[in-house]
Amino acid sequence: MSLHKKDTEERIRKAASRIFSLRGFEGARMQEIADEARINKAMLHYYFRSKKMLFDMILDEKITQIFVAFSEWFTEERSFEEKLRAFVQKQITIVSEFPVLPLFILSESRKNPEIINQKFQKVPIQKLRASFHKMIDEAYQKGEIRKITLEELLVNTMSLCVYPIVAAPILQHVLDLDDIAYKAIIEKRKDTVAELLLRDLAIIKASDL
Amino acid sequence: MSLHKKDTEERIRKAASRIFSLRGFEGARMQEIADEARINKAMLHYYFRSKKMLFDMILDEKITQIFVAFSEWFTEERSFEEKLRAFVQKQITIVSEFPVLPLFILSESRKNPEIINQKFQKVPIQKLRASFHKMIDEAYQKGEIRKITLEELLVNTMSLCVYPIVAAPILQHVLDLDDIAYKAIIEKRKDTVAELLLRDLAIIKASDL
DNA sequence: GTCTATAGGCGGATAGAC
DNA sequence: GTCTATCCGCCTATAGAC
Repeated sequence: MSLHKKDTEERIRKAASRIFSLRGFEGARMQEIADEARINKAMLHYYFRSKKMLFDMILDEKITQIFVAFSEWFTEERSFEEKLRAFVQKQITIVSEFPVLPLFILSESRKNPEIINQKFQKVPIQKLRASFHKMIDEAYQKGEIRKITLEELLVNTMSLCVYPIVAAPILQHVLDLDDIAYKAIIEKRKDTVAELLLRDLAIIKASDL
Repeated sequence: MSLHKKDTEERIRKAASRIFSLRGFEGARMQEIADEARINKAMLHYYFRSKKMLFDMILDEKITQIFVAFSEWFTEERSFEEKLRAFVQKQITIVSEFPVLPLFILSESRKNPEIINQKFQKVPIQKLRASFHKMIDEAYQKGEIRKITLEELLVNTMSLCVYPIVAAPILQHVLDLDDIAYKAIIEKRKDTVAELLLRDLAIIKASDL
């Protein structure tokens, strides 16, 4: 019954991903994961020894997904503007397709910051940062952008891409918009966010508007 | 001993705010809050009936603070630039003190979308939105800013203020910064975020840099 | 492999003395 | 108002029958 087992394992994976995303580690109940996977609680412990092991497995999956998206930003051979536009578009698309992903990582990492050190060990962050630095430096040398720190550019970019999607429920309520109207706003941001950033970087002059 | 009681209450408030923002609702332990407030667990239940009531109290406080900041933004009789700068500063300060607030509301609202209506019931959102519209219109008429929609300005502002704080654990790790260094970045953003927005709104010309 | 039953511990909440 | 001691329910984890 190896095929059956694989199927069960896959169902557990899906269920755990959804419940952990929804409730976080503390809030998730093994019972609920079991229900969602249409098995009983004991079976969870049979497949994955403990709650933490199950959780770690899901977490690894999610982190890998995030950094696969990141690794492509800094390397391509195009103008700074093109690369930034492409990244913004891609980032908003990915996060839109699975909005619980950032929320999941964020709430967990806040409760237990050690988790980040452990889990991000495989990710070549130093290398990515070096590529990022190089890209900014070169664009500055070429006169494509003003001087800006890596920290500022990264934080601004991620904020403008991720937050509107993660915070959709609140923003929608405050702005009194239905799902369709808000989705249209997000769609528009695939262009406007890059333009805002580029304007800040003095590529597009404010007076051009 | 009413004075003593007030003091104890204040200590609990402070402790709860700190522990909840550190660990989240599920992760927080009444014992730890008690320790932090230098009382015992039973006293917590004497002052605030239950964990949820204590948490809700803190939450309501913070939500009120945030919306007070909003109403100040739209109503005071100062230049658009001054008001925006003041708002950004206040917003970043408030969220820094209780980073769990956005995260909690967001993850809670996925389990139960009604929670947003409940928590925001007291807030006069229509009125605030009207004031916001009026402020943007007037600033535009005066030539202080370019044409921009309420939605775009609000979403950008909140993203740039809130996300860097909510996502601190990840951003810190990716940028390889310790707590102090990251705190310095957040502190600096109290000015730079407003400037980025103003630059986008064409008050500060890109060429001025 | 799948189930039921239950151990074991943690943590929120309360009783009751002072 | 403040403390200690304790209750009790919930949840992870395991034992053991089938």
